[in-house]
Amino acid sequence: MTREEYASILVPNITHTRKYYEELYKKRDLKEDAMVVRIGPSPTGSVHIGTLYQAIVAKRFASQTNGVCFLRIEDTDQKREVEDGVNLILNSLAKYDIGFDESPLEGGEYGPYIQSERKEIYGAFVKDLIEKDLAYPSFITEEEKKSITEAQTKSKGRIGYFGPWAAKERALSIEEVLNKIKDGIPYVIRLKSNGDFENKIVVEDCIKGRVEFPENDMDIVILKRDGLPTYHFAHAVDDFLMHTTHVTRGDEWLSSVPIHIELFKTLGYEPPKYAHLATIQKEEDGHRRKISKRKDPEANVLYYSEKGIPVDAVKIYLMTLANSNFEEWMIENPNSKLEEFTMEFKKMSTSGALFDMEKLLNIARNYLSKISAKEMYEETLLWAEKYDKEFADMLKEEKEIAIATLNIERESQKPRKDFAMYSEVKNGVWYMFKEWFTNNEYEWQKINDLENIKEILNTYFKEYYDETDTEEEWFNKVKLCCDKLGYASNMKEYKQNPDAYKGNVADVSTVIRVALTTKSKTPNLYDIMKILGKEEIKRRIELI
RNA sequence: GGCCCGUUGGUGAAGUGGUUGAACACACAUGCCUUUCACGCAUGCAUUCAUGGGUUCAAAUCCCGUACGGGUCACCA
Repeated sequence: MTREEYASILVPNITHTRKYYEELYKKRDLKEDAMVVRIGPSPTGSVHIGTLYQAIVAKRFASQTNGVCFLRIEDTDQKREVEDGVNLILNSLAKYDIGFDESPLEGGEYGPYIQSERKEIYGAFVKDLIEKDLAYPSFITEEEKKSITEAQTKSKGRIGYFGPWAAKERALSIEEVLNKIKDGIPYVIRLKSNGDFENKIVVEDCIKGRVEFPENDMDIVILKRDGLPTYHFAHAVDDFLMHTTHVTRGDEWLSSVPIHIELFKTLGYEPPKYAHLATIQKEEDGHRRKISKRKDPEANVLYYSEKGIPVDAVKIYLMTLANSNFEEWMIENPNSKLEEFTMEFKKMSTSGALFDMEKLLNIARNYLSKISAKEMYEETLLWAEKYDKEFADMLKEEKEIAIATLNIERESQKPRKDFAMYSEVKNGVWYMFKEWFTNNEYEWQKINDLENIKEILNTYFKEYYDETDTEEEWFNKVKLCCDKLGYASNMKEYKQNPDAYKGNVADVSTVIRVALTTKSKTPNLYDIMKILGKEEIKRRIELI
């Protein structure tokens, strides 16, 4: 039996050769310094904030070098797979304007872009390695593996399937292997490692810098029992065939680099450049750990949609984590688009940053303060239609009032920063809607005596209120009202001699404010009264 | 346990041997402004860069050790 026939039995149903694929996926026609990057999520549900982070970084590098950024679905673990996972990923990323030059949706010349559909390709490569005696079948069971690990732990040796521990299976003859297969014993294909743990390899990581490792000497699994490759093998094959130049990924992969280097070497390829990004972390009980979708709601990008935290704010925040000089750049270039920023590996942190919700919300608040009232209205409506139907209906019904309210003290040099998320808008505008303002329940005694309140409202609305007043006239009249009732109309005078007055102009304003809105904190009262109009104001006063 | 990475304030960080008296942003505190709130403005917030030693005229910056934190050692990615 030739090695070719032997390999065909171990990896059956392969129609093409490795060479065929190598020739099929031609070198990309790009400039020397163009970066080809990829993002390779697993379809295990909605997108992780770390995946978004990596996608933003990868995209930036690709587009600033006129390169290519593609999406490859890494679904070689069918156990963890979730239904509709691919669409979930595509949709979530699209929400953040992360599109791809090549993806399962768009296709591209280097596809398929879903690893499970590349099964034959990996098979051809594995077959080739078996033919060259660089890979071999392994029949070892779960239990046997466990006992090896136990023995290694006991003798304080290194843990893993290598050297002496793998020798027995390496030495299996073709006949022995064929017999086992005939008996139906399941197997995986392992790499026949050539590495020596005593040898050092040096890798120049784009972010971490020079890192030294011992060579890999583990006979790692490359093809699983189900015929699909492991991450390591798929990475080597795919990133060669797809001509990736830079592998950007989380730094939990850093310690696998020796495996990857050996894989590329065994295949006879130049490995890509690596850029291991520090992961976003979370603090719990005084300990830091990688932010996790299971434990931390904010690790899931859906969380931001639900809360209504603007897409751009999340992007800006992630950009500041990626390159801390990004924030300064943004201040210096207020009118530039995020896409004009040049990202640098050198400016990336080598240690993981703690996720800071406060900072994100501050960015969101600044961002929302700068958009127009109309845009604010539309985005809020979009959010509400998905997460608060009742609010959405009201927004549509009272569009004019909603926009006018959102516009109070907005389009100016120093705009208000009331909202960090669309879910907060309801609390800031609901009281302006006639239909929702049905009573004036309030703990009035908190702000003044009931008698005083009555007096203020009666006097002000009967003698001073005029809806045609300008803001200056309006405020002068509030002050006149103060003078008449014994409240200080001038704050400075009041502070010098508070006992001489029943209160001050702020107290009077507060009474009017609460009477009209049931809130002690609102944007500019004058604007609110303008928007409400005479009739509605009258109605609200009568409600009391 | 082996291997690897990291350690500048409450947080993100600037910083690559001497204009750093350790930027900037968030948070926090105080004050000013002010019809409330928000905004804005001003001031304060690390006598010190995990720690011990070394090199040097000079170190957060270079070297060595230690401690602490993180990652990884799957037929998961």
